[in-house]
Amino acid sequence: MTECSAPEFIPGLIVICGATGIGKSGLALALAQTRHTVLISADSRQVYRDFDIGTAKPSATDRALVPHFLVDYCDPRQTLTLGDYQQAAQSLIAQYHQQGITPILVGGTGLYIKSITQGLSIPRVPPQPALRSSLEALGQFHCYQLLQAVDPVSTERIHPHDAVRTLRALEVFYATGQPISQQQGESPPSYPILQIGLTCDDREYFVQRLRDRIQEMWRQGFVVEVQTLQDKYGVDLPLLNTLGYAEISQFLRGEISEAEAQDLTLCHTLQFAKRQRTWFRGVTNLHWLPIDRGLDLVSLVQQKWAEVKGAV
RNA sequence: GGGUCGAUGCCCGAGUGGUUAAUGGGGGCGGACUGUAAAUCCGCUGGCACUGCCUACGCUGGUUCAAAUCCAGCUCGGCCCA
Repeated sequence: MTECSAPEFIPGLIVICGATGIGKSGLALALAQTRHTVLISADSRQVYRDFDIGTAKPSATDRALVPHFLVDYCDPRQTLTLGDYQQAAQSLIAQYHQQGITPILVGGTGLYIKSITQGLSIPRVPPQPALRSSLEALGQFHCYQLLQAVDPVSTERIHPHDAVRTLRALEVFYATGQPISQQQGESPPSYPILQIGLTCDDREYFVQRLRDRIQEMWRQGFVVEVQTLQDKYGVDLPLLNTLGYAEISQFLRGEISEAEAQDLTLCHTLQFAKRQRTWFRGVTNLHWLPIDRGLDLVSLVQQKWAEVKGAV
């Protein structure tokens, strides 16, 4: 059957997601090469410049092969909000759709992906440091009561101990005069979407992969990278709390040994991978592909994409 | 060889006669997620034939109505004296 020439007229979006270190970038790169398309990153750390080794940023070579977007997109001193990310990614997608190209969205930041695939309506309220610190001073208990009075709908969704979300909800309320719960919503895009999630059933294999990856990062000069970041941006840069960077900062402060820093990084990375798995597990219409069974993933994704297009 | 302190659940670590399957942490498992999400937050975590029973605080005995908690001996570990 060779009626697969027509479907390419319908551009859509292929999403590659999964836990950290599972091989998303590799698959996405190969897929982009065979499909002659581009990659849009959905990674909350690779967007920042100078965070290279620890975020496993794609190499210059890879980036010469296929255009990568939203990598090195932002200065580490600035804050890229979810809204900013969504806007940038959506306009890139629209731009390629005009050319009849289906871009590939690749990354492990579930919320970033959701903001695109579900078309989240995000209250356009940037962080208000002054407001936050005065609210924070009241204490979580009091803040939650405030929110309860002002936006009971949000209060039903937010746990009383969840200071982060309580503060955000209050912030949005005070900035706009409207409850955050009334401003949130979803309007999924009309173009076809294929979301692929990578899994690994062999836990031992996955752990070993991560262990090797961390060691390789250290070999590549991860410690020097962190030291350089500290010198350039100061030790208080919030982004230095990132996985791997935080542990090396502790090592540089002399609080833990090299081996401890690596072990801790592995441990925290595994915990993060678990949270990612939990997130992606809950995503509907996600097709899982195992990385540890010697399958030809590129072909499988191509096949799935043909099915998705056919169904539209 | 003598003295002394210690041995608690996967790990660390409270508990020093009775509401104790045993406070806290960590780890593990599960879940949530519209903030800078690699963040933040929640639940579970001895076994089973699970409104009950069994096994648990180094081992073996003992005291007691009742012990992880008191006593004796043993095993192992830390420190001190030889």
